[in-house]
Amino acid sequence: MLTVKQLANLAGVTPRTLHYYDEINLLTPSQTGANGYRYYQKDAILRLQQILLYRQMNLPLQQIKALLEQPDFDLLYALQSHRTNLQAQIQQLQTLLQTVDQTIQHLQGTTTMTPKQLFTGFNEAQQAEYEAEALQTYDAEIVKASAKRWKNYSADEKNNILAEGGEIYQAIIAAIPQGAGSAAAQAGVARWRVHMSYFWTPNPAQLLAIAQNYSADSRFKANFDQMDERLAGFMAEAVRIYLERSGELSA
Amino acid sequence: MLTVKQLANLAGVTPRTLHYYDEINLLTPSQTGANGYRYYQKDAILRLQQILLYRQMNLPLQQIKALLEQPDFDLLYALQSHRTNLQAQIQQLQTLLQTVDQTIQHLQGTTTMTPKQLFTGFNEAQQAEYEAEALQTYDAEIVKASAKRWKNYSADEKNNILAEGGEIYQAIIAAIPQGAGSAAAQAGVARWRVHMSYFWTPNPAQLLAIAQNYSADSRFKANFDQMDERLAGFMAEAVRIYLERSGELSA
DNA sequence: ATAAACTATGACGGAACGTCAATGTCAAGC
DNA sequence: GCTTGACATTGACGTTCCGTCATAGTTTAT
Repeated sequence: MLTVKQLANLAGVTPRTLHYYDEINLLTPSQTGANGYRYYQKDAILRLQQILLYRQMNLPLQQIKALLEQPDFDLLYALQSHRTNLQAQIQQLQTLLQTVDQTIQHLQGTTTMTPKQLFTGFNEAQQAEYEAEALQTYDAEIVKASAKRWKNYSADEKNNILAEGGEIYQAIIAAIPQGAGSAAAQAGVARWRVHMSYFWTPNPAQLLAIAQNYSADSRFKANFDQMDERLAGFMAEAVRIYLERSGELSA
Repeated sequence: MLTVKQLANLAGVTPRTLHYYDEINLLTPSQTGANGYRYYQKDAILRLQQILLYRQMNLPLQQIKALLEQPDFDLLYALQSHRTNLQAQIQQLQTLLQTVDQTIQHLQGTTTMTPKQLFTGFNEAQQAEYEAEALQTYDAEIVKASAKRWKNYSADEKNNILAEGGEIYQAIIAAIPQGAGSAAAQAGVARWRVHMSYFWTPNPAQLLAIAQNYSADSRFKANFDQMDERLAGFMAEAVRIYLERSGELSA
């Protein structure tokens, strides 16, 4: 028999939240006193637990309500799905943490070189090769311009860009379980596009071509497979969806 | 020279968002055409990236604005602070993941959850349940019993409890910026109380005494300062608020 | 030249509460 | 028995961060 404030304190929310949840019929009190007071018991507490769990995942309350009201609501399945989600989030944050660490160390000058030059579809050694081929496939002017830009970056700047690239790919890999059309994947693609725009081009058609090349070109593919063997194909699909949705793909 | 929609697509937001950011002077366009059109360039793109980074951390836009506008904005300090934040988030998510895993196993009937397992993690409603019972039933006998329990714990169990303690303190440290009265801090205190009850007591007066001792006793303080120099003082304040609010502090 | 697609500025709406305000209720102490 | 202070209720309005028209001007493409 908990009152609003008691439950609120214990759950780390405010009474207003419980009022609101009652108002929208998301969490109705176990009992209501003759005085109109709300009293909560174990069932309500457990339901609140579920609600907070889903709220943590940024689900709108209406969806949470719908979820919990499904007659065939499969708690086990929901939890497992939640689990996957959590793992992806953790992965993403850890990658981010690494990048932050690298940046800090870089600022402090304790390290001079980034060890991982893995994700270099565009590193210096390979740049020449790609240029020739890219000249055929893509617009000549842009290729030249971006090649020039790349050369003008300092070694530090290049390392930063490469590190950022790796981070983005990791984020995209983390989004694979959720599908190429998922918000996480699409957000990754958005970041990838900005990243590419630093030294390449934001042109939609070329971006799509690049993404599709990731699985077609064996040299790219080898690099990508090292990170995750599904990445190359996934990128192509995710970028396609991204450009479709933004209406930048005429056909 | 990007237009609103182009930048919006790049960053994965909508034009409306950029309109709004302009309106509140969070992100003003690099240039404005004679026709009133907003045009964005690299500087704006980078600033937007920063904004989105902080927004991901659920910072209100006004705070982000204040952050970015600080004339003595210390990038290194900001990154280190960001790093701490990330670690706390990861910790929290991992704890949550454990709880979810245990719940899944519990549902599958392969294990029975001990009270301890049940109440670890961010699952606040479960804590609520435990606390509700504890509030009803704690008295001198139970306090004694739980104090004795500590001796009966195996070395492993003790380690687990200690690890849990560290985790709780990290969560509380993460709540410092939000104030001792914030929901996050108070939730941390709630966890701390459960934690303390394992081997000490849930008695309010004694808990307050312990918390206040953290800053008074130099041995405690040394330990706490190692985690965060604000922790000791913050704990005392947060616990005081917690007990005041729950009405367990008569004066 | 006309349509399609983009831009602008209001203005309203909505989600999820925060925050008074006015009022009723309860438990405790004198 | 009465006061007091903390709690409860229900409005009602405020706030943040945009989504979503509406209306109107601008640019681009054919």
